[in-house]
Amino acid sequence: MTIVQLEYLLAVDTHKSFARAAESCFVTQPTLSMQIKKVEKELNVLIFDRSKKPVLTTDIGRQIIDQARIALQETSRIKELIQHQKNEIKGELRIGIIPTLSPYLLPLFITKFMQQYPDVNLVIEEALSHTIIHKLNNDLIDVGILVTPLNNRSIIEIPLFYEIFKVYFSTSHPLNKKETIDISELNINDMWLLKEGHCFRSQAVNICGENGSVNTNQLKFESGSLETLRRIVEKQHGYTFMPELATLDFNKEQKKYLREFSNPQPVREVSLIIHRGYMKRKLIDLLKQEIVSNIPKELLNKNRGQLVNID
Amino acid sequence: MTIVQLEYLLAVDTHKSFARAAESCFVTQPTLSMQIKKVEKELNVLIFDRSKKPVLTTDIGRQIIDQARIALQETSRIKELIQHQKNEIKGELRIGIIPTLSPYLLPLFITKFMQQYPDVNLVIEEALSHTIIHKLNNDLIDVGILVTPLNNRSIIEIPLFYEIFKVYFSTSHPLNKKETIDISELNINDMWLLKEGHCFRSQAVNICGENGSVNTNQLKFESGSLETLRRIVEKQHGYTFMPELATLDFNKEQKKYLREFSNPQPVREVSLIIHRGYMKRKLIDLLKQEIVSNIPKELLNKNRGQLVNID
DNA sequence: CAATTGTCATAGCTAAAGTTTATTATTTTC
DNA sequence: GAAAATAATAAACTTTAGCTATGACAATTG
Repeated sequence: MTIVQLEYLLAVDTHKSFARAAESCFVTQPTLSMQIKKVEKELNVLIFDRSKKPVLTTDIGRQIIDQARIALQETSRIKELIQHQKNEIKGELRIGIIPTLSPYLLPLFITKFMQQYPDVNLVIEEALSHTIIHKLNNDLIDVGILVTPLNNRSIIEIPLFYEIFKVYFSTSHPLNKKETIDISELNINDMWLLKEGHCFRSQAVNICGENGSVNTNQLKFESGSLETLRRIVEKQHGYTFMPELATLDFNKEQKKYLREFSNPQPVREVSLIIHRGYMKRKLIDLLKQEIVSNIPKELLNKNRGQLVNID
Repeated sequence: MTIVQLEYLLAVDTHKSFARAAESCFVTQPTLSMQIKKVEKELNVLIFDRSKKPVLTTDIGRQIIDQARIALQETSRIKELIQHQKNEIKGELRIGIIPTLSPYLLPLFITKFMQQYPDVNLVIEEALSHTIIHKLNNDLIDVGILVTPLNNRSIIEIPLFYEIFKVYFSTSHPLNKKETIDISELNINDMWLLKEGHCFRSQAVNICGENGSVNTNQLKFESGSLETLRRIVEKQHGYTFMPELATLDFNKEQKKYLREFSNPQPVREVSLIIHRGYMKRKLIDLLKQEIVSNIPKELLNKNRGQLVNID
């Protein structure tokens, strides 16, 4: 006996016709007929008298349907329960998020979150990691979204996902011809980097390691936005790193610039962070859940690549 | 959301362990884990906190499980309802049944019927068709089980199933060598028959038609029981008809004597009969249902062979 | 009274869901 | 710190819900 089967019973009862009942359940008539016959067989009773037109319930069928209605009512109360408790979640949630995540991660979950918890007011601010940590310690924000591990005793890290580093080459660059890129082929001096202070920058530097420690660049420009770097690479020469989430909605043209590292690919760990001793833990759990269930699920695999150090 | 999933939730809650819960539900642990994860995804909430050992319910999980318990309670009341009403069916049911059905058909449903309706007292008597009809007309029995059609205006026939005629040959008989038998190959004079008055006898005669109208038999013996005929065929010479139900639990040895007719096979229609204007129709319906659901289902197919006349 | 229409049942097929075994990642325990 | 216990994951397998097409039957209509 299944919930769906009980729903079919009610439908036939209300519509006095198998065909119309099926329609109202958005299935075909044979499907509904079979399922009803299955309940009847399982319970070993006739629920409908098909010889009467329009179909009538048998004596016991009447009782069964009435009880089924009650059972379904109680079942649906489970969902109401959840909706109700979601509406009870209210208050303000102040989030700090780093610029290399903000434009790509927020759109993935923010609308859904606000629908789920209409009485929660979000205050989101974009800031660099050290600012976020500072504000967290002074209770100026409730939670941070940034790259870990931080090795900070006063902060609790709640890992969310693992994001792969990719490389974005100008078409003129020789490495653009290759399918996958090896880390040893990169030279930090050919790269366009974010300004000092971005963890994405330090990680880029760490990935390249010692390759090309002598700066021979004619032009030195360090941007505050990945989008700027991407456009520079497209129009000019050189390359830059791209975090995976930034590449999700790349069009065909943009994918021509994009290359992956050979295995193991470098990844960064993205976490929620809260201050040790922070109280409103429940809302944070819901935030985590909402983020995790709205990003591509391959990002959840902790072992998809090699974690890159931050400093 | 399914009933089974809700049961899994309750199981984990009571056993505080996925593995033990699975065992109690007679499924494997991954099965249960996945189903629970599915509910959680559908409802978009975490029900269990797996980080705690032993597993604990979350806040909302607690509420969900309590509500699920109520819902399942109401669902199971459907079955109780049926059991209850079956116990309310009481009274006496007097059944007349012909000897060529009685020993084979009754064992198939009688025990189950008595379990299902413990307060119904059955009075069963074996009698020939004409006796059954007579007793029905004089309200000495409530229902008859015999072979139809009867063409009797005072009687309502409720068809139950369609039983194939088979042939039982002594091993010495030349037709025993053949895979299937053609009706034209039979001679009524070689056959062992039941006594006059059995509808099975008239049907046997009708099947054979005109074949061998001159009786040349040295011995003339007509029995009141198919079992007697069967033993005679086994030990002596000749052949006799066997109704399908009589052959169901034949052993390997006995099947060597058994042959089927070539298509279309002759069949007899077995029905419940009641007197027109009979009142206790409900109990009859239940009897029909019980018989129909306890015989091999191929017997329900009306078009499995050629109906044989009775007189 | 034959033809049409409306109704539910049946059969064969496909796609999805449920289950299993085998394996892995983690945590607990001694 | 090794062994045991626990739950998650993966891949193969089985079952089932649902679909289309068709059939049987009854009521209605021309």
